[in-house]
Amino acid sequence: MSPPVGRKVGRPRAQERPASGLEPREEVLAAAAELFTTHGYTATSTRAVAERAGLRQASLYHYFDGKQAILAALLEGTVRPSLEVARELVACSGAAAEARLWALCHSDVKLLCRGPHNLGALYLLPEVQTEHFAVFHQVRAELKAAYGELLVGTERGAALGPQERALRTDLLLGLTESVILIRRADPARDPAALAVATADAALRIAGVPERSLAPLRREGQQLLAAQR
Amino acid sequence: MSPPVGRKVGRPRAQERPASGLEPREEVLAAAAELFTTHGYTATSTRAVAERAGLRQASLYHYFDGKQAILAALLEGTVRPSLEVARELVACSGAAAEARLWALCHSDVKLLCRGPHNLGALYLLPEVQTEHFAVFHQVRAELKAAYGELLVGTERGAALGPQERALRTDLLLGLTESVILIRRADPARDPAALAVATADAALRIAGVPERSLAPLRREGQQLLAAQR
DNA sequence: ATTATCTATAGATCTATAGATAATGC
DNA sequence: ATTATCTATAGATCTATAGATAATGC
Repeated sequence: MSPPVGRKVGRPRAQERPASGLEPREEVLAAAAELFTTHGYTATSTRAVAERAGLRQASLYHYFDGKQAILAALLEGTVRPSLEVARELVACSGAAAEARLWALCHSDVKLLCRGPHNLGALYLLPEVQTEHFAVFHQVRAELKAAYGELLVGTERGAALGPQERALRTDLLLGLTESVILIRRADPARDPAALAVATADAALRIAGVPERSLAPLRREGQQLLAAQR
Repeated sequence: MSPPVGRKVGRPRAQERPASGLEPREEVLAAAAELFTTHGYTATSTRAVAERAGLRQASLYHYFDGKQAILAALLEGTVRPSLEVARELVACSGAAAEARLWALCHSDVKLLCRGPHNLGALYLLPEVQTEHFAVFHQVRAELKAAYGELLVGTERGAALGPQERALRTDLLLGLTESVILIRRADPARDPAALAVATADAALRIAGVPERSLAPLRREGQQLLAAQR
């Protein structure tokens, strides 16, 4: 049993804990998510994050090893749930690969649109290319591999040469992640419609003929419903 | 006639001018392009930009109104050439809309891969959503409109309802711009192959059937060759 | 004793402006 | 006179660490 939210151990805070119901660590992540996406990573001071999370700047270091560690945690959070879905879909060999690809793409778009902030935009921060973010890159690489495997399972994908297949895989993941750019330009966009349209587009890129699309979409939707 | 590169008017520099052959303003932009993409916008000091361009920090302000103005110039540089190509292709009503769409997408990918730095990554900087970058957004909106017009000219695109059409347009531009993400993850990627693959994928998203692809690609390549 | 927090601070920046200066051009 | 540059600086930060402190738990 984890203790109830209002633990009292430790020195009391200077300001009262915010009533969000989140654990302090989560509160810090939520604050950082907002500030990093709206003002930028470097432009956001640790003091600003702390203030929004209701504690003092130095107290952040009780939960994270530093500013980069906060960013790393946010990034891993965007990609880990995607990988979990992907693994289930790859394993789900009863269904058509096309339907599973549709489901994966749809799920990833929904996940990238989840939450009030466009966390995917953080992928492009220069610091992310650093060793410090190796775990994020590893998880994302496995996600990409899942796209590749589903593509190979596909009727048209099976016939592609290795070069062409790698290119197509990159385009599939790229298309999915381009919701980051779309959401940036138009934050009010309806995620549900976007997810369907993007997943349809993914199948078109994979070479699925137009007339097969509707049934595959239906099968993909069933897969997602079954997973939940 | 513009004067030769080595103009001598004004106080001499403390350090000698770099031998890049660029005008000072261009030298500043090149320095900023490198530093903004590799270290980040906020993390790059005006002093660092100036140093790399071979002048003192305060002298930047002779060429630009501030750091944001440097960023604005870089962004406009990434999108203005795209719009020029797009306008020509939209006007080029003799050719099939599908082929023109192929050509536009191909050209944009090439432009986004041009130069040693991934300038497209700057699109996602939070400061870009500011009023200060209105010109950039305007140009990009016109570019998007061009994608939309070409899509409507397409056999399948003509039949789409307005909602569906807007969505499809966003996906086309999103797919194209996703080379920013692909290039980030794999900077060594061959731009020529990527451009062809992306343009093909764009036509698939537009609903072009697989067997029409090869001839349209050929026609698109001819259009590009004619423009140059 | 353990924990979550606090206060204080070292040492290092950063941007934009004011105003001087050393060339060329007329 | 005009221009491109320079030097100097005001005023405002920022991150991470050291070490103290005020609770609970045993």
